[in-house]
Amino acid sequence: MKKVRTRFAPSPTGFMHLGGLRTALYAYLYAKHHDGDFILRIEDTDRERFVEGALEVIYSSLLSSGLRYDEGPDVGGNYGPYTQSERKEIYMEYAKKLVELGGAYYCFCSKERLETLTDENGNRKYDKHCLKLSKEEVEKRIASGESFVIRQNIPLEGTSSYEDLIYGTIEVDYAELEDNILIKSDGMPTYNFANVIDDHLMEISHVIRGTEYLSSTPKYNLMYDAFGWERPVYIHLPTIMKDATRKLSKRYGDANFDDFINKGYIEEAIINYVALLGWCPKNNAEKMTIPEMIELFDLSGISKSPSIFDDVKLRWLNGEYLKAMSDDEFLTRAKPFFEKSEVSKLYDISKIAKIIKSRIEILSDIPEKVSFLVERPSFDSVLYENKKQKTDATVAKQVLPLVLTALSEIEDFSNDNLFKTLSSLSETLSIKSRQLFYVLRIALTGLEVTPGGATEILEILGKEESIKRVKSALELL
RNA sequence: GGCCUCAUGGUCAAGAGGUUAAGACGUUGCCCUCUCAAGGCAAAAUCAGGGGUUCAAUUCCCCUUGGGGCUACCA
Repeated sequence: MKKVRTRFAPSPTGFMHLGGLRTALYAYLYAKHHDGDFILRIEDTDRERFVEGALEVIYSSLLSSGLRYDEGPDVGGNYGPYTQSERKEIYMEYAKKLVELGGAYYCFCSKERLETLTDENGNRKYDKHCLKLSKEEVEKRIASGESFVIRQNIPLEGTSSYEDLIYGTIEVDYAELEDNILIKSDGMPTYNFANVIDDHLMEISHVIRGTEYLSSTPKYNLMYDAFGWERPVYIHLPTIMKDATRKLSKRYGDANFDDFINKGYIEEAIINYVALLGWCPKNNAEKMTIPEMIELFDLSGISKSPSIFDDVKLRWLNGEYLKAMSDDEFLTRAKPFFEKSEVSKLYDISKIAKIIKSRIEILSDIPEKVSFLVERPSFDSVLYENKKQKTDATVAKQVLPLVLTALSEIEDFSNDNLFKTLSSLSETLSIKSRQLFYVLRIALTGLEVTPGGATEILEILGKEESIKRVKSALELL
Protein backbone atom coordinates (compact mmCIF):
# COMPACT_ATOMS: atom_id res chain seq x y z
CA MET A 1 0.00 0.00 0.00
CA LYS A 2 1.08 3.51 -0.78
CA LYS A 3 2.51 5.48 2.07
CA VAL A 4 0.16 8.04 3.52
CA ARG A 5 1.50 11.54 3.15
CA THR A 6 -0.51 14.56 4.20
CA ARG A 7 0.37 18.17 4.19
CA PHE A 8 -0.47 21.43 5.85
CA ALA A 9 -0.07 24.29 3.42
CA PRO A 10 -0.62 27.66 5.06
CA SER A 11 0.18 30.97 3.52
CA PRO A 12 2.32 33.19 5.70
CA THR A 13 -0.17 35.74 6.91
CA GLY A 14 1.41 36.39 10.29
CA PHE A 15 -1.31 34.52 12.18
CA MET A 16 -1.96 30.94 13.05
CA HIS A 17 -5.66 30.72 12.49
CA LEU A 18 -7.43 28.23 14.74
CA GLY A 19 -9.28 26.85 11.75
CA GLY A 20 -5.96 26.33 10.03
CA LEU A 21 -4.59 24.76 13.15
CA ARG A 22 -7.41 22.26 13.18
CA THR A 23 -6.80 21.44 9.53
CA ALA A 24 -3.15 20.91 10.38
CA LEU A 25 -4.11 18.75 13.34
CA TYR A 26 -6.40 16.50 11.31
CA ALA A 27 -3.81 16.16 8.56
CA TYR A 28 -1.25 15.28 11.21
CA LEU A 29 -3.54 12.82 12.99
CA TYR A 30 -4.54 11.13 9.78
CA ALA A 31 -0.94 10.71 8.70
CA LYS A 32 0.24 9.47 12.07
CA HIS A 33 -2.70 7.14 12.52
CA HIS A 34 -1.62 5.49 9.29
CA ASP A 35 2.09 5.60 10.06
CA GLY A 36 2.55 8.21 7.40
CA ASP A 37 4.34 11.49 6.97
CA PHE A 38 3.11 14.96 7.69
CA ILE A 39 4.56 17.73 5.58
CA LEU A 40 4.62 21.48 5.97
CA ARG A 41 4.57 23.53 2.81
CA ILE A 42 4.53 27.30 2.68
CA GLU A 43 2.21 28.79 0.09
CA ASP A 44 3.66 32.20 -0.48
CA THR A 45 2.99 32.75 -4.14
CA ASP A 46 1.20 36.00 -3.48
CA ARG A 47 4.14 38.33 -3.11
CA GLU A 48 1.97 41.27 -2.21
CA ARG A 49 0.78 39.53 0.90
CA PHE A 50 4.22 38.82 2.30
CA VAL A 51 4.38 39.44 6.05
CA GLU A 52 7.62 39.77 7.98
CA GLY A 53 8.10 37.10 10.63
CA ALA A 54 5.13 35.10 9.42
CA LEU A 55 7.15 31.94 8.88
CA GLU A 56 8.33 31.89 12.47
CA VAL A 57 4.74 32.16 13.62
CA ILE A 58 3.85 29.06 11.62
CA TYR A 59 6.84 27.06 12.79
CA SER A 60 6.48 27.93 16.44
CA SER A 61 2.72 27.50 16.62
CA LEU A 62 2.91 24.08 15.05
CA LEU A 63 5.71 23.03 17.32
CA SER A 64 4.18 24.31 20.52
CA SER A 65 0.95 22.57 19.54
CA GLY A 66 2.81 19.32 19.31
CA LEU A 67 2.41 18.89 15.56
CA ARG A 68 5.85 17.84 14.45
CA TYR A 69 6.21 17.75 10.71
CA ASP A 70 8.45 15.25 9.03
CA GLU A 71 9.33 17.55 6.16
CA GLY A 72 9.23 21.29 5.77
CA PRO A 73 11.20 24.40 4.89
CA ASP A 74 13.10 24.47 8.16
CA VAL A 75 13.52 20.73 8.65
CA GLY A 76 14.25 19.70 5.09
CA GLY A 77 13.19 16.53 3.32
CA ASN A 78 13.53 14.80 -0.02
CA TYR A 79 10.80 16.68 -1.82
CA GLY A 80 11.97 20.26 -1.36
CA PRO A 81 12.04 23.09 -1.62
CA TYR A 82 8.99 23.36 0.61
CA THR A 83 8.42 27.02 0.00
CA GLN A 84 6.49 27.75 -3.14
CA SER A 85 8.25 30.98 -4.00
CA GLU A 86 11.40 28.90 -4.37
CA ARG A 87 9.72 26.59 -6.85
CA LYS A 88 8.82 29.18 -9.46
CA GLU A 89 10.72 27.49 -12.31
CA ILE A 90 9.13 24.16 -11.56
CA TYR A 91 5.65 25.57 -12.02
CA MET A 92 6.56 27.32 -15.24
CA GLU A 93 8.00 24.12 -16.61
CA TYR A 94 4.83 22.18 -15.83
CA ALA A 95 2.63 24.99 -17.10
CA LYS A 96 4.35 24.81 -20.45
CA LYS A 97 3.89 21.08 -20.45
CA LEU A 98 0.21 21.54 -19.75
CA VAL A 99 -0.08 23.99 -22.63
CA GLU A 100 1.39 21.35 -24.93
CA LEU A 101 -1.06 18.81 -23.59
CA GLY A 102 -3.92 21.17 -24.40
CA GLY A 103 -4.88 21.68 -20.79
CA ALA A 104 -3.85 25.32 -20.72
CA TYR A 105 -3.06 28.26 -22.98
CA TYR A 106 -1.37 31.62 -23.05
CA CYS A 107 -3.54 34.67 -22.63
CA PHE A 108 -2.61 38.27 -23.42
CA CYS A 109 -5.89 39.95 -22.62
CA SER A 110 -5.69 43.29 -20.86
CA LYS A 111 -7.48 44.05 -17.63
CA GLU A 112 -9.66 46.46 -19.55
CA ARG A 113 -10.81 43.80 -21.96
CA LEU A 114 -11.53 41.40 -19.11
CA GLU A 115 -13.74 43.97 -17.50
CA THR A 116 -15.94 44.16 -20.58
CA LEU A 117 -16.73 40.50 -19.94
CA THR A 118 -18.61 41.23 -16.72
CA ASP A 119 -22.28 40.33 -16.90
CA GLU A 120 -25.31 41.95 -15.30
CA ASN A 121 -24.80 40.00 -12.06
CA GLY A 122 -21.30 41.30 -11.72
CA ASN A 123 -19.87 37.92 -12.63
CA ARG A 124 -17.20 37.43 -15.16
CA LYS A 125 -16.30 34.44 -17.18
CA TYR A 126 -13.38 34.44 -19.53
CA ASP A 127 -14.43 33.87 -23.13
CA LYS A 128 -11.41 31.81 -24.25
CA HIS A 129 -10.49 34.68 -26.51
CA CYS A 130 -6.80 33.78 -26.58
CA LEU A 131 -7.36 30.07 -27.00
CA LYS A 132 -7.59 30.50 -30.75
CA LEU A 133 -4.20 32.20 -31.05
CA SER A 134 -1.80 30.23 -33.20
CA LYS A 135 1.36 28.82 -31.71
CA GLU A 136 3.43 31.11 -33.92
CA GLU A 137 1.57 34.21 -32.83
CA VAL A 138 1.89 33.27 -29.18
CA GLU A 139 5.63 32.77 -29.57
CA LYS A 140 5.99 36.04 -31.42
CA ARG A 141 4.14 38.00 -28.77
CA ILE A 142 6.07 36.41 -25.94
CA ALA A 143 9.34 37.08 -27.73
CA SER A 144 8.38 40.72 -28.14
CA GLY A 145 8.13 40.95 -24.39
CA GLU A 146 4.36 41.22 -24.15
CA SER A 147 3.02 40.36 -20.73
CA PHE A 148 1.01 37.16 -20.48
CA VAL A 149 -0.70 34.76 -18.15
CA ILE A 150 -1.38 31.06 -18.58
CA ARG A 151 -4.95 29.94 -18.22
CA GLN A 152 -6.45 26.56 -17.65
CA ASN A 153 -8.44 25.27 -20.59
CA ILE A 154 -11.65 23.93 -19.16
CA PRO A 155 -14.09 22.02 -21.38
CA LEU A 156 -17.23 23.92 -22.31
CA GLU A 157 -19.44 21.02 -21.49
CA GLY A 158 -19.49 17.79 -19.56
CA THR A 159 -19.61 16.93 -15.91
CA SER A 160 -16.82 16.15 -13.56
CA SER A 161 -17.13 13.91 -10.60
CA TYR A 162 -14.99 12.84 -7.69
CA GLU A 163 -15.31 11.19 -4.33
CA ASP A 164 -14.65 13.16 -1.20
CA LEU A 165 -14.10 10.98 1.86
CA ILE A 166 -16.32 13.22 3.97
CA TYR A 167 -18.86 14.64 1.56
CA GLY A 168 -19.22 11.76 -0.85
CA THR A 169 -19.67 12.19 -4.58
CA ILE A 170 -19.26 15.74 -5.81
CA GLU A 171 -20.43 16.58 -9.29
CA VAL A 172 -19.85 19.86 -11.03
CA ASP A 173 -20.58 20.86 -14.61
CA TYR A 174 -17.54 22.15 -16.46
CA ALA A 175 -19.72 24.98 -17.72
CA GLU A 176 -19.70 26.33 -14.16
CA LEU A 177 -15.95 26.62 -14.08
CA GLU A 178 -13.83 29.41 -15.45
CA ASP A 179 -10.58 29.24 -17.37
CA ASN A 180 -8.79 30.48 -14.31
CA ILE A 181 -5.26 31.74 -14.28
CA LEU A 182 -2.55 29.22 -13.53
CA ILE A 183 0.52 31.41 -14.01
CA LYS A 184 0.24 35.09 -13.19
CA SER A 185 1.88 37.81 -15.22
CA ASP A 186 4.69 37.98 -12.67
CA GLY A 187 5.51 34.39 -13.48
CA MET A 188 4.25 33.08 -10.14
CA PRO A 189 1.66 30.35 -10.07
CA THR A 190 -1.72 30.78 -8.45
CA TYR A 191 -2.87 28.46 -5.69
CA ASN A 192 -5.00 26.70 -8.27
CA PHE A 193 -1.92 25.52 -10.08
CA ALA A 194 0.77 25.31 -7.44
CA ASN A 195 -1.24 23.05 -5.13
CA VAL A 196 -1.70 20.48 -7.87
CA ILE A 197 1.91 20.47 -8.98
CA ASP A 198 3.25 20.33 -5.44
CA ASP A 199 0.84 17.76 -4.14
CA HIS A 200 1.82 15.51 -7.00
CA LEU A 201 5.54 16.15 -6.83
CA MET A 202 5.58 15.78 -3.07
CA GLU A 203 3.58 12.57 -3.38
CA ILE A 204 0.79 13.77 -1.15
CA SER A 205 -1.62 10.86 -0.90
CA HIS A 206 -4.45 12.57 0.97
CA VAL A 207 -5.34 16.19 0.46
CA ILE A 208 -6.92 17.51 3.66
CA ARG A 209 -8.22 21.08 3.54
CA GLY A 210 -11.26 23.26 4.16
CA THR A 211 -14.55 23.05 2.27
CA GLU A 212 -13.76 26.24 0.42
CA TYR A 213 -12.06 23.97 -2.10
CA LEU A 214 -14.83 21.45 -2.39
CA SER A 215 -16.33 22.95 -5.52
CA SER A 216 -13.08 23.94 -7.19
CA THR A 217 -11.51 20.52 -6.87
CA PRO A 218 -12.84 19.45 -10.29
CA LYS A 219 -10.48 22.00 -11.81
CA TYR A 220 -7.56 20.35 -10.09
CA ASN A 221 -8.67 16.91 -11.15
CA LEU A 222 -8.72 18.07 -14.73
CA MET A 223 -5.03 18.84 -14.43
CA TYR A 224 -4.16 15.57 -12.74
CA ASP A 225 -5.94 13.85 -15.59
CA ALA A 226 -4.26 15.93 -18.29
CA PHE A 227 -0.84 15.14 -16.89
CA GLY A 228 -1.79 11.53 -16.51
CA TRP A 229 -1.21 11.67 -12.77
CA GLU A 230 -3.08 9.78 -10.14
CA ARG A 231 -5.53 11.99 -8.25
CA PRO A 232 -5.02 12.24 -4.50
CA VAL A 233 -7.69 11.23 -2.04
CA TYR A 234 -9.71 14.25 -0.96
CA ILE A 235 -10.82 15.01 2.58
CA HIS A 236 -12.61 18.32 2.90
CA LEU A 237 -13.29 19.73 6.34
CA PRO A 238 -16.24 21.82 7.54
CA THR A 239 -15.69 25.41 8.58
CA ILE A 240 -15.32 26.61 12.15
CA MET A 241 -17.71 29.47 12.80
CA LYS A 242 -17.68 32.34 15.25
CA ASP A 243 -21.47 32.24 15.37
CA ALA A 244 -24.28 31.00 13.18
CA THR A 245 -23.42 33.26 10.28
CA ARG A 246 -19.84 34.35 10.63
CA LYS A 247 -16.59 32.50 10.21
CA LEU A 248 -13.95 32.66 12.87
CA SER A 249 -11.91 35.65 11.80
CA LYS A 250 -8.28 36.48 12.34
CA ARG A 251 -9.12 40.09 12.33
CA TYR A 252 -11.01 40.14 15.58
CA GLY A 253 -8.50 38.06 17.50
CA ASP A 254 -11.05 35.34 18.00
CA ALA A 255 -9.17 32.98 15.76
CA ASN A 256 -5.57 33.67 16.48
CA PHE A 257 -3.61 30.98 18.30
CA ASP A 258 -1.11 33.40 19.81
CA ASP A 259 -3.84 35.59 21.22
CA PHE A 260 -5.23 32.61 23.07
CA ILE A 261 -1.82 31.72 24.44
CA ASN A 262 -1.33 35.29 25.62
CA LYS A 263 -4.70 35.20 27.30
CA GLY A 264 -3.50 32.27 29.34
CA TYR A 265 -4.90 29.31 27.49
CA ILE A 266 -2.55 26.40 27.27
CA GLU A 267 -1.56 24.76 24.00
CA GLU A 268 -2.80 21.29 24.84
CA ALA A 269 -6.23 22.59 25.74
CA ILE A 270 -6.56 24.60 22.54
CA ILE A 271 -5.50 21.68 20.38
CA ASN A 272 -7.81 19.36 22.29
CA TYR A 273 -10.76 21.69 22.00
CA VAL A 274 -10.21 22.39 18.35
CA ALA A 275 -9.98 18.66 17.68
CA LEU A 276 -13.50 18.32 19.03
CA LEU A 277 -14.94 20.88 16.65
CA GLY A 278 -16.01 18.70 13.80
CA TRP A 279 -14.74 15.39 15.05
CA CYS A 280 -16.08 12.98 17.62
CA PRO A 281 -14.02 9.90 18.45
CA LYS A 282 -15.76 6.54 18.55
CA ASN A 283 -15.45 6.26 22.31
CA ASN A 284 -16.80 9.77 22.83
CA ALA A 285 -13.67 10.88 24.65
CA GLU A 286 -13.32 14.58 25.22
CA LYS A 287 -10.11 15.22 27.07
CA MET A 288 -7.40 13.63 24.98
CA THR A 289 -3.68 13.87 24.48
CA ILE A 290 -2.29 13.96 20.97
CA PRO A 291 -1.10 10.34 21.11
CA GLU A 292 -4.61 9.34 22.15
CA MET A 293 -6.06 11.33 19.28
CA ILE A 294 -3.70 9.63 16.85
CA GLU A 295 -4.93 6.29 18.11
CA LEU A 296 -8.60 7.25 17.90
CA PHE A 297 -8.65 9.35 14.78
CA ASP A 298 -11.08 8.16 12.16
CA LEU A 299 -12.81 9.89 9.28
CA SER A 300 -16.23 8.52 10.11
CA GLY A 301 -16.30 10.74 13.17
CA ILE A 302 -15.88 13.91 11.14
CA SER A 303 -19.02 15.92 10.66
CA LYS A 304 -20.14 17.71 7.54
CA SER A 305 -21.75 20.73 9.04
CA PRO A 306 -19.95 23.82 10.25
CA SER A 307 -19.47 24.08 14.00
CA ILE A 308 -19.54 27.11 16.20
CA PHE A 309 -16.53 27.89 18.33
CA ASP A 310 -17.64 27.99 21.97
CA ASP A 311 -15.12 29.77 24.13
CA VAL A 312 -17.07 28.87 27.27
CA LYS A 313 -16.32 25.24 26.64
CA LEU A 314 -12.74 26.01 25.74
CA ARG A 315 -12.37 27.80 29.07
CA TRP A 316 -13.78 24.78 30.85
CA LEU A 317 -11.42 22.43 29.08
CA ASN A 318 -8.51 24.73 29.79
CA GLY A 319 -9.51 24.64 33.45
CA GLU A 320 -9.48 20.86 33.32
CA TYR A 321 -5.92 20.93 32.02
CA LEU A 322 -4.93 23.37 34.73
CA LYS A 323 -6.40 21.22 37.47
CA ALA A 324 -4.71 18.15 36.11
CA MET A 325 -1.29 19.77 36.32
CA SER A 326 1.10 19.08 39.16
CA ASP A 327 1.57 22.02 41.50
CA ASP A 328 5.06 22.56 40.13
CA GLU A 329 3.99 22.58 36.53
CA PHE A 330 1.10 24.86 37.28
CA LEU A 331 3.39 27.24 39.09
CA THR A 332 5.82 27.34 36.19
CA ARG A 333 3.11 28.16 33.71
CA ALA A 334 1.31 30.55 36.01
CA LYS A 335 4.39 32.49 37.07
CA PRO A 336 4.35 35.02 34.22
CA PHE A 337 0.77 35.83 35.09
CA PHE A 338 1.52 36.23 38.78
CA GLU A 339 4.26 38.60 37.80
CA LYS A 340 1.73 40.89 36.19
CA SER A 341 0.62 41.64 39.72
CA GLU A 342 2.46 42.93 42.78
CA VAL A 343 1.66 39.72 44.67
CA SER A 344 4.71 38.01 43.30
CA LYS A 345 6.88 40.49 45.19
CA LEU A 346 4.95 40.35 48.45
CA TYR A 347 4.08 36.72 48.99
CA ASP A 348 5.06 33.18 48.29
CA ILE A 349 3.26 32.57 45.02
CA SER A 350 3.59 28.82 45.30
CA LYS A 351 1.13 28.96 48.19
CA ILE A 352 -1.23 31.17 46.23
CA ALA A 353 -0.90 28.93 43.21
CA LYS A 354 -2.15 25.96 45.19
CA ILE A 355 -5.37 27.57 46.27
CA ILE A 356 -6.01 29.25 42.96
CA LYS A 357 -5.46 26.34 40.61
CA SER A 358 -8.98 24.98 40.80
CA ARG A 359 -10.53 28.44 40.86
CA ILE A 360 -9.43 29.78 37.51
CA GLU A 361 -10.04 28.60 34.00
CA ILE A 362 -7.41 30.58 32.20
CA LEU A 363 -4.12 31.88 33.53
CA SER A 364 -4.95 35.50 32.83
CA ASP A 365 -7.65 35.24 35.52
CA ILE A 366 -4.85 35.29 38.07
CA PRO A 367 -4.03 38.98 38.60
CA GLU A 368 -7.61 39.94 39.26
CA LYS A 369 -8.18 36.95 41.52
CA VAL A 370 -5.26 37.80 43.78
CA SER A 371 -5.47 41.59 43.79
CA PHE A 372 -6.98 41.59 47.27
CA LEU A 373 -3.66 40.33 48.58
CA VAL A 374 -1.92 43.43 47.36
CA GLU A 375 -4.23 46.08 48.66
CA ARG A 376 -5.34 46.16 52.22
CA PRO A 377 -9.10 46.32 52.10
CA SER A 378 -11.39 49.08 53.10
CA PHE A 379 -14.99 48.05 53.29
CA ASP A 380 -18.33 48.60 54.89
CA SER A 381 -19.24 46.56 57.95
CA VAL A 382 -22.47 45.37 56.32
CA LEU A 383 -20.20 42.86 54.61
CA TYR A 384 -20.09 40.94 57.88
CA GLU A 385 -23.73 40.28 57.55
CA ASN A 386 -24.56 36.88 56.21
CA LYS A 387 -27.83 35.20 57.06
CA LYS A 388 -26.81 31.71 56.16
CA GLN A 389 -23.64 31.90 58.26
CA LYS A 390 -25.51 33.80 60.99
CA THR A 391 -22.95 36.53 61.15
CA ASP A 392 -23.02 40.29 61.21
CA ALA A 393 -21.01 43.24 62.48
CA THR A 394 -21.94 42.48 66.06
CA VAL A 395 -20.48 39.02 65.83
CA ALA A 396 -17.39 40.52 64.23
CA LYS A 397 -17.04 43.05 67.01
CA GLN A 398 -17.26 40.32 69.58
CA VAL A 399 -15.00 37.77 67.91
CA LEU A 400 -12.31 39.71 66.10
CA PRO A 401 -10.49 41.16 69.13
CA LEU A 402 -10.13 37.68 70.56
CA VAL A 403 -8.98 36.33 67.23
CA LEU A 404 -6.41 39.08 67.13
CA THR A 405 -4.88 38.06 70.42
CA ALA A 406 -4.98 34.45 69.38
CA LEU A 407 -3.18 35.25 66.16
CA SER A 408 -0.45 37.13 67.90
CA GLU A 409 0.16 34.10 70.09
CA ILE A 410 0.29 31.59 67.26
CA GLU A 411 3.80 30.82 66.06
CA ASP A 412 3.08 28.23 63.43
CA PHE A 413 1.15 30.04 60.72
CA SER A 414 0.39 26.99 58.67
CA ASN A 415 -3.09 26.33 57.44
CA ASP A 416 -3.49 23.17 59.50
CA ASN A 417 -2.38 24.70 62.71
CA LEU A 418 -4.39 27.89 62.20
CA PHE A 419 -7.48 25.85 61.48
CA LYS A 420 -7.03 23.75 64.57
CA THR A 421 -6.28 26.62 66.88
CA LEU A 422 -9.03 28.91 65.65
CA SER A 423 -11.58 26.10 65.64
CA SER A 424 -10.93 25.46 69.29
CA LEU A 425 -11.12 29.18 69.95
CA SER A 426 -14.60 29.19 68.50
CA GLU A 427 -15.51 26.37 70.83
CA THR A 428 -14.42 28.29 73.87
CA LEU A 429 -16.44 31.23 72.60
CA SER A 430 -19.31 28.84 71.99
CA ILE A 431 -19.94 30.04 68.50
CA LYS A 432 -19.85 28.04 65.31
CA SER A 433 -16.43 27.86 63.79
CA ARG A 434 -17.89 28.85 60.45
CA GLN A 435 -19.06 32.10 62.00
CA LEU A 436 -15.58 32.86 63.22
CA PHE A 437 -14.00 31.96 59.92
CA TYR A 438 -16.54 33.98 58.02
CA VAL A 439 -16.00 37.24 59.86
CA LEU A 440 -12.26 36.69 59.94
CA ARG A 441 -12.19 36.15 56.21
CA ILE A 442 -14.14 39.33 55.64
CA ALA A 443 -11.86 41.23 57.97
CA LEU A 444 -8.79 40.00 56.13
CA THR A 445 -10.02 40.55 52.62
CA GLY A 446 -13.02 42.84 52.55
CA LEU A 447 -14.50 40.53 49.98
CA GLU A 448 -17.64 38.49 50.02
CA VAL A 449 -16.02 35.85 47.87
CA THR A 450 -12.39 34.86 47.94
CA PRO A 451 -10.26 32.06 46.61
CA GLY A 452 -9.55 30.01 49.68
CA GLY A 453 -10.82 30.13 53.22
CA ALA A 454 -9.78 32.31 56.15
CA THR A 455 -6.95 30.10 57.33
CA GLU A 456 -5.53 29.61 53.87
CA ILE A 457 -5.47 33.35 53.45
CA LEU A 458 -3.85 33.78 56.85
CA GLU A 459 -1.09 31.44 55.84
CA ILE A 460 -0.44 33.36 52.66
CA LEU A 461 -0.52 36.77 54.29
CA GLY A 462 1.70 35.68 57.14
CA LYS A 463 1.49 36.66 60.73
CA GLU A 464 2.51 40.28 60.45
CA GLU A 465 0.27 41.27 57.59
CA SER A 466 -2.64 39.25 58.98
CA ILE A 467 -2.48 41.06 62.28
CA LYS A 468 -2.28 44.41 60.54
CA ARG A 469 -5.32 43.61 58.51
CA VAL A 470 -7.41 42.43 61.44
CA LYS A 471 -6.41 45.53 63.38
CA SER A 472 -7.42 47.87 60.63
CA ALA A 473 -10.65 45.96 60.17
CA LEU A 474 -11.40 46.49 63.84
CA GLU A 475 -10.87 50.18 63.44
CA LEU A 476 -13.49 50.22 60.73
CA LEU A 477 -16.06 48.55 62.90
C1' G B 1 -28.07 35.49 -9.32
C1' G B 2 -25.69 30.54 -10.75
C1' C B 3 -23.23 26.23 -8.86
C1' C B 4 -21.49 23.09 -4.63
C1' U B 5 -22.83 21.82 0.24
C1' C B 6 -24.99 21.40 5.19
C1' A B 7 -29.36 20.90 8.90
C1' U B 8 -30.43 16.37 16.37
C1' G B 9 -31.15 20.72 22.97
C1' G B 10 -28.35 27.58 23.74
C1' U B 11 -23.24 25.21 22.04
C1' C B 12 -20.13 20.70 20.75
C1' A B 13 -22.37 16.18 19.50
C1' A B 14 -23.75 10.22 19.63
C1' G B 15 -27.38 7.70 17.12
C1' A B 16 -27.94 5.57 10.27
C1' G B 17 -35.60 2.56 9.98
C1' G B 18 -38.42 0.05 15.72
C1' U B 19 -33.96 3.68 21.44
C1' U B 20 -37.07 6.08 27.77
C1' A B 21 -33.02 10.15 21.34
C1' A B 22 -26.38 9.03 24.62
C1' G B 23 -22.47 12.11 26.56
C1' A B 24 -19.98 16.98 27.36
C1' C B 25 -20.13 22.49 28.06
C1' G B 26 -23.57 25.94 29.81
C1' U B 27 -28.13 26.64 32.93
C1' U B 28 -31.04 25.35 37.50
C1' G B 29 -31.51 22.72 42.13
C1' C B 30 -29.50 19.72 46.07
C1' C B 31 -25.19 17.57 48.85
C1' C B 32 -20.29 18.56 50.64
C1' U B 33 -17.97 22.87 52.71
C1' C B 34 -13.95 28.04 56.91
C1' U B 35 -16.91 32.10 51.68
C1' C B 36 -16.16 30.83 46.50
C1' A B 37 -14.38 27.21 43.46
C1' A B 38 -13.38 22.07 42.86
C1' G B 39 -15.99 17.35 43.72
C1' G B 40 -20.77 14.39 44.04
C1' C B 41 -25.98 13.89 42.72
C1' A B 42 -30.28 15.45 40.10
C1' A B 43 -33.33 18.33 36.68
C1' A B 44 -34.95 21.28 32.54
C1' A B 45 -33.74 21.49 27.31
C1' U B 46 -33.10 18.77 20.71
C1' C B 47 -34.62 15.58 15.76
C1' A B 48 -36.23 23.22 11.00
C1' G B 49 -41.18 22.79 8.07
C1' G B 50 -44.05 20.09 4.41
C1' G B 51 -44.78 15.99 1.40
C1' G B 52 -43.68 10.96 0.09
C1' U B 53 -41.52 5.45 0.75
C1' U B 54 -42.55 1.86 4.74
C1' C B 55 -46.28 -2.08 9.18
C1' A B 56 -42.84 1.68 11.27
C1' A B 57 -39.26 7.34 10.08
C1' U B 58 -34.79 11.72 13.71
C1' U B 59 -32.69 7.91 10.39
C1' C B 60 -34.23 6.79 3.13
C1' C B 61 -36.26 10.20 -1.17
C1' C B 62 -38.29 15.04 -2.86
C1' C B 63 -39.59 20.11 -2.01
C1' U B 64 -39.45 24.48 1.08
C1' U B 65 -36.87 27.29 4.53
C1' G B 66 -32.46 28.58 6.77
C1' G B 67 -26.90 28.41 7.13
C1' G B 68 -22.00 27.93 4.91
C1' G B 69 -18.70 27.82 0.55
C1' C B 70 -17.23 28.97 -4.55
C1' U B 71 -18.03 32.33 -8.48
C1' A B 72 -10.00 36.95 -8.12
C1' C B 73 -3.40 37.73 -11.83
C1' C B 74 -6.08 35.48 -2.67
C1' A B 75 -5.10 31.20 -0.81
